[in-house]
Amino acid sequence: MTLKDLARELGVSTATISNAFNRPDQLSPGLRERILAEAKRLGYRGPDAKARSLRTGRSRIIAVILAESLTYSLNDAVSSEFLSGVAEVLDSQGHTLLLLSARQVNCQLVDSASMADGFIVYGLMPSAELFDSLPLHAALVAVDFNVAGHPSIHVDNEPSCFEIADHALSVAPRKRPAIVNLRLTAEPCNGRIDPQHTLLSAELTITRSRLAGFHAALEKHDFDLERIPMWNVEENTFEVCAPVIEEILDLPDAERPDLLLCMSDRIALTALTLAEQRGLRIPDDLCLIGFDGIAEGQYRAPRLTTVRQESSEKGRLAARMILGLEPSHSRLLTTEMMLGETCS
Amino acid sequence: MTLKDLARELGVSTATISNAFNRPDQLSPGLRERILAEAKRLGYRGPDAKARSLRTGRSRIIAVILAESLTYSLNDAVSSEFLSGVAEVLDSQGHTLLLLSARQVNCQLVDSASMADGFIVYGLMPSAELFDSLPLHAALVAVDFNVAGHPSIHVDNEPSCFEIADHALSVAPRKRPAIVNLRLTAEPCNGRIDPQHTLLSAELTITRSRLAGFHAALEKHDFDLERIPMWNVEENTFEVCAPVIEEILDLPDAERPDLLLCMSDRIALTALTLAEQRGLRIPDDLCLIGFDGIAEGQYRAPRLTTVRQESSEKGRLAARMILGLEPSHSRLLTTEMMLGETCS
DNA sequence: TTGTAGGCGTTATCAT
DNA sequence: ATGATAACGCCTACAA
Repeated sequence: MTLKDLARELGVSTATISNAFNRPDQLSPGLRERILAEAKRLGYRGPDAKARSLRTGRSRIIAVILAESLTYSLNDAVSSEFLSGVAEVLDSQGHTLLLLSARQVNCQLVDSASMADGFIVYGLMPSAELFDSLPLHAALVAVDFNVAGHPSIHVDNEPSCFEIADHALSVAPRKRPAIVNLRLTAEPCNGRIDPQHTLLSAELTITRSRLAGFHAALEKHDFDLERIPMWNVEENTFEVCAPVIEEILDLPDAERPDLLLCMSDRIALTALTLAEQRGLRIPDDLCLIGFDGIAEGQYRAPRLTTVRQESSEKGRLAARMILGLEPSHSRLLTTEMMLGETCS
Repeated sequence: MTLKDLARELGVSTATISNAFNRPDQLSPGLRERILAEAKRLGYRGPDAKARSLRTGRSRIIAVILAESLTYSLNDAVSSEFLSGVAEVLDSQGHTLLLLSARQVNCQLVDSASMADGFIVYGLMPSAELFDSLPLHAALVAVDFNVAGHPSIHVDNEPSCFEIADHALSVAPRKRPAIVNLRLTAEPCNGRIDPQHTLLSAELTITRSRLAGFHAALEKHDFDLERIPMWNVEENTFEVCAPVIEEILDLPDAERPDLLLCMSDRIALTALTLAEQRGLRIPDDLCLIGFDGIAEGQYRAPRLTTVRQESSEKGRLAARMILGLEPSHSRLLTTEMMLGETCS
């Protein structure tokens, strides 16, 4: 049952049917009503989206390209909060959300790409190859990294990390601070970072800015950065964090850090869980700070001391930009310190 | 730059270009190579998805229609785990995921619907109106409810709830068990359920089956169902659960339940957090059981005693069915008891 | 207010 | 192995 069939059936032209669905003001209300009623009766579901999108050039689909796998992105509190912000706005504007991953088999991404009216690229910089595969003049907003010629959305990682680390170091004297980084090394490394490792550049990852903030605070408190141990985790999940955290917690008492500056709440929560299992007192034996402000860190006791970033607002902003509801220039979102009980 | 432009540019026919991209065996390797090279040089990104989908009738897009809002679904551990299972399979099969919500402004859903090759409908029964708007013979899989003429995927809610409640009642004698339901009343009710309330039918919600399981176990242990207090929460989030749980925990000692049979882990975890804040001992003062087996309940101390449903497997199965990788008949997935420390 | 016709960019069926 | 051509279903000037 197509529009043309319906037109023939009703003895009117295809244009009239089209107008009945898309431009009510272009025909008499009576006729329109009759058309809609007959359409329903005959089982015509309205204009076909595939054909309509070809004809108009727009699909009302916005694609979000995620740096991580879909599986990870949907389970991670931060990225799913981001997505929910995006979804909320798209939804209210009559658009729909297509989820793509930069990790996808390449051809699929390319294939589906030309379907979307715009792209929100979230997370790390995707490969140049992937970038080239996007429609040339596509609307595009980058989140948490920069793309030449397109607006981006960032969070003030460095100052907020400075501020929270400074707080942690001020609230009680600490002997052995350490840093647990998130995907910071050029080569995969799920454990201690030693001098041989090379770190990703600030262009490629926001965690570099977080590190800079931590470092600045440590220097302010007269620590020698060379002597601050650093670990790295490859993925922001309990399973991947746990072995690294265990390695840290199982150090001899004299070496075990008494302050962990963690680049994410997930890392800090993993440390919290494992430390509790070992009978360490929080914050006396071990002080923890996180980053993100995810709900899970606040709906427990002790609550995480952390930096809250408004991921859903980030998503809403990205969506509004891509839909042209917001001026298309880069934005920097602020964060908020959340003082829980893991560091007091 | 379209396929036709490229054909003209290279002095070959459009069919040949199309074949170069889609059916390598239909032309000489040399020509194909030249075409691909020239395409890249001239900035032709390959066949346009909109046009291709119109022509072939397939978009390689699978839509998931969620009963709840996208915002809720993306933040809830259970549904996002389901989605990640779906995404995993679609991804590996070169398909892509379109997220729709039954709560969406109606017309948008209808509009986008005809774009998808198939539908996975998740959660409660959507309105008949919505259903009618889907393409007539569309591939469709229902998850957690039934649709005539289409396969569905269920979890064994009733037996597993019987088993876990039976366990809870067996492990230590309890005087005052109570049930905390999830969206079970016909009229919204975020608080105590009293006899006036009417409950949704089993057709409309799986929580009815969970209740039946709890009831069976209570009867086995000689409780009078009339005397078992029930509460209801309207949404599976901390914010919405909290006031209801507070109402329960703040009852006078003699009335406060000593066992809460909760229909979800989120509800049980909310109770756990709030009980801990009040200094109640778990499980001595209050025993808790949940449902779902979400990670958050297991990465903490005490761990939740609960029923684990494999949401991601549910998603994978739904996706495989919709892609025809799995026979299209209804399936019932089993669950697993997880014995944590909240009920021992 | 309604009808006509061209084309959106492909792919598939034929021929050659 | 390659080319010509007719759809796919719709939208929108433009004409009536």
